[in-house]
Amino acid sequence: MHEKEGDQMNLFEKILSSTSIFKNRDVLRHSYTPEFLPHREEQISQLVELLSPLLKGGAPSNIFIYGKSGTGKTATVKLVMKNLDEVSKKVNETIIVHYLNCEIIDTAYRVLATIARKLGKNVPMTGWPTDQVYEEVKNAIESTGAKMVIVLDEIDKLVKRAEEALYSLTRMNSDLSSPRICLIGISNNLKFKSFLDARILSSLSEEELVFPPYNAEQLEDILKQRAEMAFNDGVLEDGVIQLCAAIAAQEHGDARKALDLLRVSAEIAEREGDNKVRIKHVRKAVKKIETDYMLETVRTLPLQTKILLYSMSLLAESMEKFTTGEVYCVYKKLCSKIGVEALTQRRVSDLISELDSLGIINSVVVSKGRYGRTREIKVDSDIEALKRALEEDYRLQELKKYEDETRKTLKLGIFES
DNA sequence: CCTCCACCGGAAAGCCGGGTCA
DNA sequence: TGACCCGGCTTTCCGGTGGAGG
Repeated sequence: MHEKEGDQMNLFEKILSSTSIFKNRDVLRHSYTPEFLPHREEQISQLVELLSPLLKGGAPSNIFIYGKSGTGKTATVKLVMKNLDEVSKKVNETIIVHYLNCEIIDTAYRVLATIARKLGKNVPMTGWPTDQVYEEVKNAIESTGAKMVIVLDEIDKLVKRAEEALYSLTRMNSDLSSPRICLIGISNNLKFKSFLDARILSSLSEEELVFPPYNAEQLEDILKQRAEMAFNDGVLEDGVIQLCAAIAAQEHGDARKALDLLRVSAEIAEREGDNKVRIKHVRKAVKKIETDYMLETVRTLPLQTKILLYSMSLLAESMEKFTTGEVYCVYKKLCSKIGVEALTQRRVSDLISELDSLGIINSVVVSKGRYGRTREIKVDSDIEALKRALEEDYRLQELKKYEDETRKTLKLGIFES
């Protein structure tokens, strides 16, 4: 019953010897910030330039950074901040750098509280009036005489939930005896500026920095740099990096996607026991990432949309493409089977558009002359995987029973028309 | 060239849960 | 605490439309 020690060793040895592809997997993750960022020299030097008053006794303007996801905004800022932090220790200016992600820290209270804590103040997680925390921060800055750089990553998330946090931060400087705070806002959504109060906006975007998307060659450089650290020599087949770069460039020059693609490709190769990452693994990775994304999206869909999607997957089994009317017909039947109030066709029409923009289905408005104008819908995801994901929802379990029945009536319906 | 199908998609109003303010 | 407001979701209403068939 008790295994010999040797047997267990062998089990682990197998795992050890099979990981010959990766040297360091972590450098391919988004959380990793490299020491050198290819093709961001321009942005880095601009940012350094804008922040330079800090070291010369002045206060820099607030900075607003905009760029699509995966264009290196966060990485650049983190890198510059690290350098700033190091250099501030050499000169006799106390510069406190505070980075916070507004997606996680999303209320005025929490924003101010983390700042206060950074300054060594003891502010409870909850309980104080927000004004009091604000005073605490103000006093702390005043008394330490420190300068502070506050990086607000994903700042667009704050607008919705805690605009007053932004307001209090932007007015902090005028409340102090001398300006000491520099705000750096990062956003990948330029539209968010239109929701912003004009006073905050003008204060926040005194200086603006734009991060353009990477093109294929630039992505290639980034991948090469990381691949060198991530993989053992010679494990990448020729063209693997180029392919990853090209695919990511087609999207919108998203370096994060490119890195994901490379990592997943290598993971697939590893799992297949291949000692090289090949083109075919990249192809598989594309599929896998696509399907994973699809499944994740599907799981979080609201019930009505799930039923709708289920109707579509049933239709997709017997016909390649179908119309809004057909889907609505099936959908209504399914709703009555599980005792759910069906939505109107108008609403369903909007839901179909939403599913289309999520990339789960493909719909085009076409005119069939005499036979009307409608959407032609295709399901271009893996239908089996899609159905399985939908059936995970206990509220859709019932539908499995009616699956065959529905298919039959569905066929009859088609013959009739 | 006109008709007319089977929807599309804009506008507006209703409903509902949650938050705010006096 | 109740009046009020807000934003997301949904319904109601309805004018609009590309093109096969007459």
